[in-house]
Amino acid sequence: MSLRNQANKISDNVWEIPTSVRKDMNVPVHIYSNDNLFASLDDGVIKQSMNVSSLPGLVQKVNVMPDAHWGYGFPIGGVAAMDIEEGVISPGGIGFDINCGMRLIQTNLTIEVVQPRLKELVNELFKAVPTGVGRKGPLPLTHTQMHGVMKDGIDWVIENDLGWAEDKKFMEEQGKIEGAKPELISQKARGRGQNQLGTLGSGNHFLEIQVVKEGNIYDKEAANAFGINKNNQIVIMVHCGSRGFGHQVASEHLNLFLDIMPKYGIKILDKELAAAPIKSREGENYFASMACAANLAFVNRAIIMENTRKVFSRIFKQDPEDLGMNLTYDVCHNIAKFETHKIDGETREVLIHRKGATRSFAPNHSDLAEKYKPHGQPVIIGGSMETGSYILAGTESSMTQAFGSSPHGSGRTMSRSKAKKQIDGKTLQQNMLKKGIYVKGASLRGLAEEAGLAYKDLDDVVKAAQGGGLSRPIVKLLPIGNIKG
DNA sequence: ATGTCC
Repeated sequence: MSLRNQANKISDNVWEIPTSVRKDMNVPVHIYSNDNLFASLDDGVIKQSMNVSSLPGLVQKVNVMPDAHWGYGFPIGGVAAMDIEEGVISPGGIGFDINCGMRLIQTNLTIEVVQPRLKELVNELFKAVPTGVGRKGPLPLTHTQMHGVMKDGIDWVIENDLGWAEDKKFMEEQGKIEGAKPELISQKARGRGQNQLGTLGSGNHFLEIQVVKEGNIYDKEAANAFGINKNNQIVIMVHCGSRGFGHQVASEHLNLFLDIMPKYGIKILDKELAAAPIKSREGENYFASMACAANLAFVNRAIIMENTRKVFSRIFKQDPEDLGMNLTYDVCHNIAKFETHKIDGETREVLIHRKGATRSFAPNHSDLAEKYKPHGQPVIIGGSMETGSYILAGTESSMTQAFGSSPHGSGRTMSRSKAKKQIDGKTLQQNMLKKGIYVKGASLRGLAEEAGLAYKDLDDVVKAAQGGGLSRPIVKLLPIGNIKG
C-alpha cells in the first residue's frame, strides 16, 4: 500500500499527515500539491517528511513543496522551522550544495538580434563559464581573497569591482549571510573552493538564455518592476551553488554530528538526518561554516554573471550597462537561515531550513528592494532545459502558511540512471536544436539526464504553488540557448 | 549536488 494513503487531502492543494500516523512525529506535515502531482508523488517523500517531523524543536509543521522528491535525509522541497532554544540544525535539511540558487539577469535585447548570433553566444559562454565536475575557474584566489569571499559575500565582489554596487539590492539577504567564520573552515574545503569561483558545476546546474513572450506575462506591473517589459525580450538565468566547497563543509559536519549526537541525547531514525542543537558549539560552528559556503555561492553566481556580461558586451559591441544587463534577483534554494516570522499569532525568530525550496517573502517585507515592495519578492524557479522557467512573486499567505517559502523548480520524476538508459544525448541535442534551443554541455550523458521527460511538469508545479497560496506567477520564460555541466 | 570511494 502506498504511503500516500497516510495523508488526508484538506484542501484542493494541501495534503496533511497528522501526528497520529506515527508515534514519533512531533508536528504534522503539510504537502502542497495537486491531484496530478500527488498521484505520482514518491513514497520516499512521505516517509522522509515524517522522519523530519520526528526531529526535536520543530515549530508548527513540516512543509513539503509541490516539486518535492526523495533526497538525502530531508526530501528536496522540504521546509522546516526550528525553535532557537529547543531545535537542531541538520546538514541534510540544507543539502550538500549549500546555497545552490538561482539568479536572473535582464537585457534590453530581443530575439531578433540574438537569434542570428545564438550559436556564437552559447559557444562563447561555454568558454567563459567552465562546466562539469571538478572544473577549475577563471579566478583562482589567494588566501586573503578567499577569506574575503567567505566572510563578506557580495561585498567582496563589489569592493573588487567584479560586479555592480546595485546588484546587492536585488539579492536574498543582500548577498551576505552574517556570522560567517572563515577560521573554522578546513584546509581541504578551502583548497576545493579556492579555484572554483566562476564555474557552473554539473547535474542540473545551467546557464540559460531565455525569451519572454507577451502572452506569458501574467502581471504586467510586477513584471515591469522585475525588469521584464517587452515581447521577445531576452533574459539570462543561472543555476548553481557552492561547488566542491559547500560539499566538503556539509560532509565534514555530517560526520562530526554522527559522533556527537549521543552527547546531546539526539535520537534520529535515519543517519542522514544527523543534527546538532542550534545552541551548541557544534551547531553554531556548522552555521558559521555554512554561512561561509553560502557567501561563496553568492560570489560564484556573481562572477558567472560578470563573465556573462563580458561575453554579451563583446558579441553585441555595447557596454553591459547599455545592454541593460541588470540583476533581477538572486535567491537561495538550499540554506538554513535565522528569520523572524509571525507563527500562530506570535512574532518569533526561528531557524528555517529550506532544501530545494525558495524564499518567497510577501509584499512590503523589509528585506525587499523598494521597487519590489508593491509586488513581493521575485521567486525564480527553473524548469527543465526543454520546457521553460518561471518568475513568481511571494505572497502574504506564503508567510502565514509556509514561513515565506515556495517551490524551486520542477523536480525529477525519473532517476538519472533511468534517464541515461532511455535517452540518447546526441539525439536529444539535435531534437532540441530543431525546436530552436541550442544546448551545449560538458557531456552528452549528462545532457540525457536533464531531458524534459525526466522532470515533473513545471506548469503543474506553478499551478499547485499558486493554488496553495505559496506564490503567484508573474512571467514564464522559454529557453533558446543553454550551457550545462 | 560532489576531485560521483582516502
